[in-house]
Amino acid sequence: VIIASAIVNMYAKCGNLQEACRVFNNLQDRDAALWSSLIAGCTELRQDDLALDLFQRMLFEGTKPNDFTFSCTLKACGNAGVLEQGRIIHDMLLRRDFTLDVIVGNSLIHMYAKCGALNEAYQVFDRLTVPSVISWGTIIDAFNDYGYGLTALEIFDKLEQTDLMPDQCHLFTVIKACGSTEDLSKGRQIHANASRRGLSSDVAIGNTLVGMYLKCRSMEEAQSVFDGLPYWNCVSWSTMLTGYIQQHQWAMALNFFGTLQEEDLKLDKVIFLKVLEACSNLGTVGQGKLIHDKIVRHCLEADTVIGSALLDTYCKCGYLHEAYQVFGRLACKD
RNA sequence: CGAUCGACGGGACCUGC
Repeated sequence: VIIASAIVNMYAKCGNLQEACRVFNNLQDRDAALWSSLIAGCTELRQDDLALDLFQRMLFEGTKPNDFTFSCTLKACGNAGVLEQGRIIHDMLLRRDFTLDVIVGNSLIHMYAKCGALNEAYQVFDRLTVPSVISWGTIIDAFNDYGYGLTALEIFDKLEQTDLMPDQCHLFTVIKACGSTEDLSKGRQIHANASRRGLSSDVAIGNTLVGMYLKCRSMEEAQSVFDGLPYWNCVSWSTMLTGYIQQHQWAMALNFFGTLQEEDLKLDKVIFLKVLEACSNLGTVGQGKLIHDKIVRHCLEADTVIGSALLDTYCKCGYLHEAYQVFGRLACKD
């Protein structure tokens, strides 16, 4: 059964749920780990209903769930958004033990958060005897995901007063929260701390910082972080473009795109969408032809999203003939 | 000696009607 459990896990991780189930069904004596393996596998592969069914079957067949089982089942509840089911499991846990395992506690927080029950999520967090960095990350993400950036930042402050060290996941969330709440001074402070720990040299963190400064309308700081990035990728560029557009600096956006397209860089869809948006707002095709050429060279003209944006731009600039031609070349008209 | 937690890890999603 130990071997079978590992095999079920392997099949599930490879995305082959059928084989996993086959191995599972061929076994007579199933222990909690085997059940957990399959439940976890189903959850991983977004078969949440199947995972929940398995959990019920497990109870029915008389195998006692352990912490692993509860953890994966709660994740399935969260993904499926079934709050009632999650509460039932919470009750089972309370009746079973006075103290909650941290990982099971984290799973509960996650489940409540995914179901939009932030108060209950926070209560579970608050009652954890020894919250881990992941507990903190889960609850901070929960509030931020639902638009409560301020609360997310307040909880982060509390985290900083503990002995735990915030990690990259916290940083992403909290930098974004500074952007959405336009809390520039908090953003600077987090930036400084991250730099001190050598975390801001990461491109992804750097891009997030650029976006934060842009949302706080501090062009200078955004530019300076951008200039200091170890290298630039498509997200870096589209972040800058988005910033110009948010501030209605359409000419600046086009100018920025101009510098990009001089070099023969691989650009992505978001960049094109953003630069086309700038063109539309300017109401002049100007370099529109150049952008169009770039799109063709990236084989994106027939792409539904890009093609629609392109024809929308032509329409807004009064080039109905070009718009019609683009329309005709769309691979799929939605 | 098998199974579980924040990771769609950073950018567009208030495009039109």
